[in-house]
Amino acid sequence: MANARVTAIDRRRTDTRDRILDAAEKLFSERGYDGVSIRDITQLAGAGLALMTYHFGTKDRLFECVLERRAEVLNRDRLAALDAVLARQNPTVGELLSGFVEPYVRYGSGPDAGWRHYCRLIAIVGPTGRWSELLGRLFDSTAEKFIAALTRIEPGLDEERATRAFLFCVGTMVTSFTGNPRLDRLTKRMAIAADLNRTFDYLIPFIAGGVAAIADLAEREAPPPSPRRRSK
Amino acid sequence: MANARVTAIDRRRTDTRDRILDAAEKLFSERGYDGVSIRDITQLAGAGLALMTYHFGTKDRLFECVLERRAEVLNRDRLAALDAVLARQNPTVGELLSGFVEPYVRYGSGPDAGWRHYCRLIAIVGPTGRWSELLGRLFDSTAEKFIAALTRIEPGLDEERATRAFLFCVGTMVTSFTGNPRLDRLTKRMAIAADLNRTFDYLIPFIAGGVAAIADLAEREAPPPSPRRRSK
DNA sequence: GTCTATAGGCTGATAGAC
DNA sequence: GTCTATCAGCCTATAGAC
Repeated sequence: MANARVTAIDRRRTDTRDRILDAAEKLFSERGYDGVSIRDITQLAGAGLALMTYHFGTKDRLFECVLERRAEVLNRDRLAALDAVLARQNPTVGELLSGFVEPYVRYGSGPDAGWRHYCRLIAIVGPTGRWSELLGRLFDSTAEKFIAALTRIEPGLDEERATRAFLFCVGTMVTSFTGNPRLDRLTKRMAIAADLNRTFDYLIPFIAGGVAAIADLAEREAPPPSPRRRSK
Repeated sequence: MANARVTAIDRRRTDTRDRILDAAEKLFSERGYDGVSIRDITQLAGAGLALMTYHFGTKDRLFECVLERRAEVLNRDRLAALDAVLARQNPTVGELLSGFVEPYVRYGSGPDAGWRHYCRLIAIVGPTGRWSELLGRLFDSTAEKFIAALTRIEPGLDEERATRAFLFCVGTMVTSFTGNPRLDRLTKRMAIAADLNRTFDYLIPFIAGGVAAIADLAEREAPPPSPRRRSK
């Protein structure tokens, strides 16, 4: 009996906490951090205003918890894809990048609205710079592994070039998934921005071609510090 | 005498109006629309709170005026570069894209702080979607001309593919110029995000290689009128 | 054109009852 | 855990003196 009650209380607590996270995730992804008030969030969550403070302390901390909640899952999927790619005989840059992008696209266009909001939130929050430290803490470790793999698969990329190329890829990826209505306008509705899977079919060739171009650039250059590469 | 006084008044008016625009441009580019109050702006501009209302009416309208102020100059430079590229014998995709990106980079990394703020503002404001209509009104006309030129220079690109490729390029461009500290972190300061000119040296090959990859993709496929590609 | 003063409402965060 | 009530301060926008 006592156990049953505790369980019920715990579940209720968890439910409310998650409902607040869900509401925050949705609203932050639509209007950004400063465009949403705690009142908006708790109201959408069907909870009293004070419950945000009770569960998260401050609005800042709530935002961090939203970003933290799904980061580990995203990293796990990406790293699993990385392992799978590296286990192949001759992995290509396109396969490697696809391993990084595909989980993001899959969650970002899948049936779970929370995940869709989360992926969009990451996309709009990165460029502001305000949460750079948080995003780095959550995603830099995985990014480093992909960058290291890039330098191994593509000999034309040293660490700086691989990092630059990787960040170009990430930038292209996130801006492609904000559901930009500009694509609809400029193609006169021949393409629909909301069709992320179709965008994915173009995104991978684009970023793979971009990375290859940077690798070729490096090979044509004279090796500035050490002559580890043949000229011409 | 009367003329001199009117001139003086006009100049003072213009000065204050421009000072408010400058302050708004700077603060909006740092914290986004909702992260800045009218008080912040007028205080930085050294003007009373009510002067924003007098000169611009509402905060929304002020924001629009900030974005409008330099758009025409940017479009003019880009279109001039487009004409120059198309006047050549065999213009390349890289030259065309460079004509679009170079003015943005030049202003965004030049000596004029206002222009640097403006370019950063464009970068952080696009992904939110909130100002999509305004941005479209300001920049879509120029974008359409570059997309049309892409389809002419690169026969592998039909209108949809050219538009998709172009928007990938724009996304890569803007995210590269938010001064992302992640580049500094991940390269252990081998690269500095603030060095936009150096980033430019990698950006052009990256996006040119990406566009070429999409063009090659198109050429390997069945021609446009025929069976539509499955969207996974 | 520019100012001060202020209206009317929303903000993040807290106190205390239950 | 959850609520209502409330704080002190900030918000956009306006009124009216100069």
